[in-house]
Amino acid sequence: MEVRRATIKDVAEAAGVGVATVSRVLSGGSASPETRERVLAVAAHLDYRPSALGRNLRQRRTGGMGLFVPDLTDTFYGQLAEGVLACARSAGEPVVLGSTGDDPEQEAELVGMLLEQGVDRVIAVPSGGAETWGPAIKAGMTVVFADRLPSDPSTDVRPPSPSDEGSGAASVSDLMLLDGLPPAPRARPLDVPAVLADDRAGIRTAVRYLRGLGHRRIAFLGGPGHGRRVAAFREAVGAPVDEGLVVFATGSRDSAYAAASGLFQSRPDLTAVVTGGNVLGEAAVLAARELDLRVPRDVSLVMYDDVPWAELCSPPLTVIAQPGRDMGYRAAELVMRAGSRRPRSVLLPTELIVRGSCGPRH
Amino acid sequence: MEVRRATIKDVAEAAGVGVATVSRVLSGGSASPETRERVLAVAAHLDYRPSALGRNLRQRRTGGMGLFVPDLTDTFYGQLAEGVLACARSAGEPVVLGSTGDDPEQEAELVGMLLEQGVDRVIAVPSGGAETWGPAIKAGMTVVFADRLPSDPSTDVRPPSPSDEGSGAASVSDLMLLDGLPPAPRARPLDVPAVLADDRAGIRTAVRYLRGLGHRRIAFLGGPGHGRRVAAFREAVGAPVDEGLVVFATGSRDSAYAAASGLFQSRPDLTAVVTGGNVLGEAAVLAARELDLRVPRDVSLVMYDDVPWAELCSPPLTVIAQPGRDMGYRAAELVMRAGSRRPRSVLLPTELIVRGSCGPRH
DNA sequence: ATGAAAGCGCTAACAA
DNA sequence: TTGTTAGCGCTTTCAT
Repeated sequence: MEVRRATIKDVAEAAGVGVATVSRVLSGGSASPETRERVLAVAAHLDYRPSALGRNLRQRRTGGMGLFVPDLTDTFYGQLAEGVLACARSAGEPVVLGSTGDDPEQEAELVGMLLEQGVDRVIAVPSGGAETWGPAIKAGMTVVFADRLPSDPSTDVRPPSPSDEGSGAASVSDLMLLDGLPPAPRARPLDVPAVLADDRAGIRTAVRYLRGLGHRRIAFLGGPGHGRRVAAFREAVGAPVDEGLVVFATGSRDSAYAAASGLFQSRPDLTAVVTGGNVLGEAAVLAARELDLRVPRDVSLVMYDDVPWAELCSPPLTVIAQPGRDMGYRAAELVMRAGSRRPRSVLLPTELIVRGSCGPRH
Repeated sequence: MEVRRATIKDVAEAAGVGVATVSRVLSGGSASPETRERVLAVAAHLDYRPSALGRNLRQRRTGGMGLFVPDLTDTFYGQLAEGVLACARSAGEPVVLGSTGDDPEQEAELVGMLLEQGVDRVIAVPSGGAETWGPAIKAGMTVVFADRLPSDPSTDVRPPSPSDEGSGAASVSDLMLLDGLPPAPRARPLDVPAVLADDRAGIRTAVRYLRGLGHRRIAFLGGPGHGRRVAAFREAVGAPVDEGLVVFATGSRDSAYAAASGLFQSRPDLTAVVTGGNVLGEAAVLAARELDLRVPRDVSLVMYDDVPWAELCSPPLTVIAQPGRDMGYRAAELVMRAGSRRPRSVLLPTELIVRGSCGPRH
């Protein structure tokens, strides 16, 4: 029983006015009180809902926004998405979701899909770099990065400049840690606003905490997009960095487990590890258990991201909490406001939540 | 630097053909090989991408599908969403995401939003009942339910008929457990295909397993949408059901914790509990720890949903696993195929994964 | 204050 | 095989 929806024309006819008048009334334009009332009444009676299709075509853009995350089974991205959705809902805007699997190619395809759909705003936890996002921006998209910046392979391993210390907000070029490099031979970094957690402070606090517990051989276990975190780690532990203690996995849980297990086995001398994300934290707990390493007696553990199950572990995990939901909400605000005002990036605070997974060095 | 995208007209002019020809070529219609080639070349050269806006308006429907879940921070729904996205991506279709918070009102609003957007297909983990979904269907939407069926208050507590025993697929009316009731005085149940896990078998297996361990006072801790699961539980334990052992929480983590804690305190005689979802499992672990109940020594625990962190618990949690990702994928298939063929519902198998959270009764 | 009319980019019917 | 044309539902000048 396919029911044709009422169109603006139907309303106009039923109300005895022109379509333009209906359009005006419904979008708050000027109209005589009595006309307005009649139109409103008729519209309500016919259960009229303006079609976004017509409006979008006319305005040559779809409302709403895209949201790209690497993996929705990672609780942190679930939190982020909830934040975006909450903000979008309060504005009545649809959100088109894409899961990139940390794969720049899939991400690029998804960007193409948005373009095709006329969705010109997107919040992304980026997997690709300038080769994806440059074209998107040139095509007129408003993009806001969340949680991380496009990984620039050459910066992932570069130490940060001391200049962005303590800034409450940071431009992308600050955040990309490019300062001090001759900018000439490189492409200009993308000028895209971003909503990030203060990884630097979070990692620094964690490392200092572990140091205070007597730990000297502290490892970092990272994954895709943890470039800024590992940079912060290097800075926090100070040169010379023991490179055998810095290990990376790809995005999958298997890879995370392999990396964690490999780390524990290759460096039995380590006494503490900081993980760049919750999936890696999970892997570290599992690998430690498998290798009969006691937490925190044999190895202390700090995990980036607070997730509900961190408290369930035995012992409960000490974590660097970042406000995932807030980050999503703020990012959605930014992407919606863009245009009216050039948005600045946002740096949100992190917090070290001490539970039971760290102990004094033995 | 706003760049106007090339339109079909641009391509037509540049290729020296009519717009219809371009449209035909691009949608695989008939055209002479040489024309086709020329059009394709020009289109590629102009970086032409057909605008979904124009097509949608013309066809009076938007492509893609909606996806409604209660809460993306619940890992199970993250898995489900990943499945939907995987299927949609392989078809190049956009997915509009909505998080309902288990609130029928929000859900109804989201349905309205989809309608407005011209999205006429939706996969939903439903929160509301016929009052939401009836109108949606009457408006011409294709809807597929996933994970659960609209809760019918009067059926939530009703025992199932024995007739759907072992069926590999089930119609919604079977699944709504309405059989044996006089259908006359009630509204006809929604005739909507669904992708569900075989809760009944899963719960039955779990209860039998606990029984085998000697447990007699087994509790059920449920949440929104766990109507079929509690029905299965009642059936599995058999009459008379000790109603003090059947407890429900609302969707929030706080409520889940309160319910779990309340259950343990009001019924210290229970020796095992089955939870209807992973958030409730989490709450049960936390509440048990808080009350100094040892798992599995003092209380055995079986959680519905397998999630990565189930293995991290001490002891690792025995779970009823359901294939979240597959469920999402199948649901997306169903909603996309609908129209060509009347889709049947799908019942996917569950599996009891025995880890360490159950022990013999003490 | 209001209506008529021109499209937005596309597809589908109809002609040629 | 191809081109012409008529809209899809809406917003937005431009007259009135």
